[in-house]
Amino acid sequence: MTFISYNCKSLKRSMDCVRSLSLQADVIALQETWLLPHEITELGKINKNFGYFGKSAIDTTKGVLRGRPYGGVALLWDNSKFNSVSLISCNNDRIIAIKICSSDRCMLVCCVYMPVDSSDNLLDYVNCLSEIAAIVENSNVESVVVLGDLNSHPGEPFFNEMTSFCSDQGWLCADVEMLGIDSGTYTYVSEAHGSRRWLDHCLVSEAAWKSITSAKVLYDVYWSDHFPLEIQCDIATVRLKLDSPCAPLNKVVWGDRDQIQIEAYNKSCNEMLKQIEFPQELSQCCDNLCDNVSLEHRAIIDNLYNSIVNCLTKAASYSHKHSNCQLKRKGKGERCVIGWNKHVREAHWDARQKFLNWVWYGKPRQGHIYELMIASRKTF
DNA sequence: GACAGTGCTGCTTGACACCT
DNA sequence: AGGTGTCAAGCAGCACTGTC
Repeated sequence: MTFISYNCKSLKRSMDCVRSLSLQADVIALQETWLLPHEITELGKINKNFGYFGKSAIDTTKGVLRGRPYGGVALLWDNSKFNSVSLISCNNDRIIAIKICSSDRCMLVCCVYMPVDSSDNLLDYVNCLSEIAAIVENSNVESVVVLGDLNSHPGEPFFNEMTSFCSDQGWLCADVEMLGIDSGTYTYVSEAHGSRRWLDHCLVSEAAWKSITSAKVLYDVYWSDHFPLEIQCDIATVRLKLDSPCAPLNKVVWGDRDQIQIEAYNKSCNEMLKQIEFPQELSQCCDNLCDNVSLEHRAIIDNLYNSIVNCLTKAASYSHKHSNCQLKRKGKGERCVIGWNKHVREAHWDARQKFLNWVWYGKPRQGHIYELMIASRKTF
């Protein structure tokens, strides 16, 4: 199976190029399509055998487009190669994801267009990585391939962020691993200065890494200032999909709850928690002078703890079924971000406010406002 | 003369590299 | 880190040309 990632810098201009790439690829990840929202259907004109999913980054509600168009990501796939393809919900304009299944083997494919390497964009960059992690966490798919223009050149800050993220997730940068960081590989050539940079990458989970067979840059494609990155993968080596009903899924989806859900949660908690009997052993032994430090008392405490956690988990899962927002937008301005737990959300909100405050004060390089912004960013 | 189509110019904007 | 330069696409405005 062949994956190709390509920053086409205007799909309209590069239509013929992408069409020729579709003859040798099974999945194509495009960045900087520069398509307006109503032009997404242009993706369907590339190859009639390919399905597509795209997003525009241009906000047409602000009136007539001024200046150069920008952003936009898309995924195209060969319909004949997959049994099923499902779209993954994501609210970030820089990320799209699909789950592709061939026989019983499934992979999650993400296409990303990360912000340019600048300190002002660090928050946005980390936010994108967090959203990718959230998508993966909630997808229940082991084999993950993230393709795109990550704007992360080896040795520069965002590359370090990217490798740190990979390390945290137990992922690998497939192209760097395959080609070697000192190989002189480049995927971008500046038209103004002729400088070369390695901005496009392919991140893979540990499970997907086992299936990667090769990586190369298609240097003979001259339709953009970027070159396509081609990744070969043997999907036959991907572990079979396990759909066991007993699989330990994280059924709790964190996010806002309406009053009905809160009441359902309260009721469930009350009913289940009152069925837990407080262990008699602990009633008679609840001081710090307990001399029974054997495994027996510890096991009792563990059981009590697990019982309580199970009750809360079940109540959270049950009450969420009353939700109207199953990973989709509930309404204007109201959204559920998958995997976005309340701790990260609060930290993000705080960091965002401190950042905007710092910008409002003219981006000072020292002082209280600056220190607050840095501290909140570290916390996030 | 009115209208439509075409081509050019200037402006705006985002992305990126280079220099200080 | 900040300023500056380069590049490219799309838009508006204008002038020019062709057709009726």
